[in-house]
Amino acid sequence: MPPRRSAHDRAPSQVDVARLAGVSTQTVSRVMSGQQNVRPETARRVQSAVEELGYRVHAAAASLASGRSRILGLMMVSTDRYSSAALAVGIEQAAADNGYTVNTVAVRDHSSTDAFFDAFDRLERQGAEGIVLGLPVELDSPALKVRTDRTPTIRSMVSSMQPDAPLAVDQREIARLAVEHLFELGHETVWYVSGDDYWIESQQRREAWEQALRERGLVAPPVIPGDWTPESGYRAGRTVAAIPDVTAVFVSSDEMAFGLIRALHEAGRSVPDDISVVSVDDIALAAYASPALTTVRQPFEAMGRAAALRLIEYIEGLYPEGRGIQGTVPDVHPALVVRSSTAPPRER
Amino acid sequence: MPPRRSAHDRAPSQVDVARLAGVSTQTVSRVMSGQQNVRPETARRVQSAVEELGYRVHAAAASLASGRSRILGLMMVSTDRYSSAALAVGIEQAAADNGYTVNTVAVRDHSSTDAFFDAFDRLERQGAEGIVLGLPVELDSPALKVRTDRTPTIRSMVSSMQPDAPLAVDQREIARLAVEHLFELGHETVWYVSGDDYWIESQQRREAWEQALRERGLVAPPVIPGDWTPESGYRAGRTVAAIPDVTAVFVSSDEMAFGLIRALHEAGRSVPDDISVVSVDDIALAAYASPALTTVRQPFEAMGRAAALRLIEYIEGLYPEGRGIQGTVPDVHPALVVRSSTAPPRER
DNA sequence: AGTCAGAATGTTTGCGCTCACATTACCGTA
DNA sequence: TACGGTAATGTGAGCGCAAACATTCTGACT
Repeated sequence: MPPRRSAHDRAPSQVDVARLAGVSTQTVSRVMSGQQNVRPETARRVQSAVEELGYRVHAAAASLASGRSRILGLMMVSTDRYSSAALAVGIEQAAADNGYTVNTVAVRDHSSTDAFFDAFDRLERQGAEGIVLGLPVELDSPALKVRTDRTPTIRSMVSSMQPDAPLAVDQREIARLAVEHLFELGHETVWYVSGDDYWIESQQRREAWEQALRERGLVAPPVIPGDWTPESGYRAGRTVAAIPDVTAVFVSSDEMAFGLIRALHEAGRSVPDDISVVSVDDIALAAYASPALTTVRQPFEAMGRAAALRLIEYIEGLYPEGRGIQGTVPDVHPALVVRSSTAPPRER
Repeated sequence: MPPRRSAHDRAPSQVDVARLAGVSTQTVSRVMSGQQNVRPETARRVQSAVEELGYRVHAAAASLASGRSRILGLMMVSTDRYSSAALAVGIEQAAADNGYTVNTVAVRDHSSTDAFFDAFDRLERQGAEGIVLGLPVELDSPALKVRTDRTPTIRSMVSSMQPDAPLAVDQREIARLAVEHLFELGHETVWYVSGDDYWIESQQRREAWEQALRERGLVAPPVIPGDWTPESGYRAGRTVAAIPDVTAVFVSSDEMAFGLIRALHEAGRSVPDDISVVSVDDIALAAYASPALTTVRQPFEAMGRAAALRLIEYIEGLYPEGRGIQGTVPDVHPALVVRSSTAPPRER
């Protein structure tokens, strides 16, 4: 067991370093923040004092003095979904590259506004200079507006900074890619298994799916409800299996597709011979489903990076001395990945 | 676009609240931290002033003044693996329940000590009072010891506070459960597809697997290397398929099992008729593999909660006024989940 | 040698809060 | 009515750092 470091023996401070290096604290501060106008020789002296003492800048003190926290807040639903994890990785990377820290709060019940605002307030207390919303939320509630007016917020393409910024992957494009692929194979219509409709992504895909059918003079069949989980996909699969004549299904996530295909197989329907399935995400396991999933890939990490970069860009813009961010906000687009879960409809 | 909140118009502070409520700042402080010895009537006045102004405690200032940050650091590998995400959720929840915040840093290259120490130092700068290591690392390097001596650290069952604390799931137990299940079905030996051997989990499972074979007087066949990814599982599957007489394989993650089974099927070997497969994790998709995976479940969320709770417990112990933590550190155990990827060996 | 611009460094102040201690209000009791 | 004790509130100081401003040093040019 290590020596219990009691609460009172303090870590070395700027003063200690300054004394040891024979300079003022201000010079230490300058060296630590990599400013110009320090003689190399002086900087070296300070550096070695820093190392000797194991000194580290006290972020809270720096934040208090400078008014800048360099903290990004990330609100997530408590979930282990692949997409959330990948998004978080991208955000973390972009933040780290620009000297920002990420504070994550998990919102357990995303349908509860109280839980949402609690989490938001926690991030504001921490001094978050910007917040990435990794969960579904209506951005135009008044209570939220109060908060986004003081803390810039970004969520997919909807942001409190630039409502029109074409940031995230266009969910309508995803649906179009999926549906069009199925029509090109010769299917006469396409059914849709939704995600959790709290999520705007799910809603937008549904709308785009409906519209694609409408454009072909078709009436959209009823939406089969899901909630992103494989279990809900399985239930949807049982529903689909009970409907005759279904030959093509657009499923709003790969994970649901696994469940759906399982249910279809159990009902004696073959994928893709009887029914073609296109899903969304292209998770690592999609290629190893049976059959391998045809799916619309979303570049989650790039999306996370883009969101964080756009946010940082905005934050830095608030400060005159902003020294520009590392990396440029990339264009992110979905892409259809054709594997084995789709095929032309069986001849009749 | 919201009004660009320029860097200078400050958020309301304790002073503003105090003035509005007609009390001293100290009283505001007491109300905000929920201390006793405040008349209910006074507390109410303060509360409404807080709400009127939209006041929030400035965490950095509080941290500076009190010497307590209530920040937990979390080091993760940049990955979207299910297990990491679930672990993080558990940690976040336990932290939030006890008034702690989680700062996450992703370490891109977990084999680089530099990257590791960079990340560690970033967390120390943030004032993390304890750190959860969600990645593989040797806890007995000297450079690490310097750091764990000042910041308590926890990683699975290895912690800088109590090296012997039986905290995490016993990886040997996992291997035993898996191997024993296969022997009980009548298999004569069991092959092993490893995870990334940087991870102690993978090493320990290998050791336990070897030992289980030894106890039966068997010589362990060569380890088939993997790295947790489905792709590596697929490669392992091709290797296995090329070896005659293999009837049972213990695979160190569900995700690899997906790849392995796919490769086996492509090679004309049936699972479970020709080869039984047991994996580890029980991810949400495990039940929807073809065949559904027999696997050893790890309660990741509970593990995360346990790690965070143990850490908080220790931290609070450092402070005389520690008021006890919410929730008790649970016992976490793996459990075998039998599905369809295992069966008795084919008669010969 | 003298001048001056700019680089290098130092000094002072205050960020918003909590701690330790000082003071006041209140209540029951002698 | 005075007294003591406790509950309720206030006061002053300082946490560690960076901003703003002040000062000193350096070297190029006249």
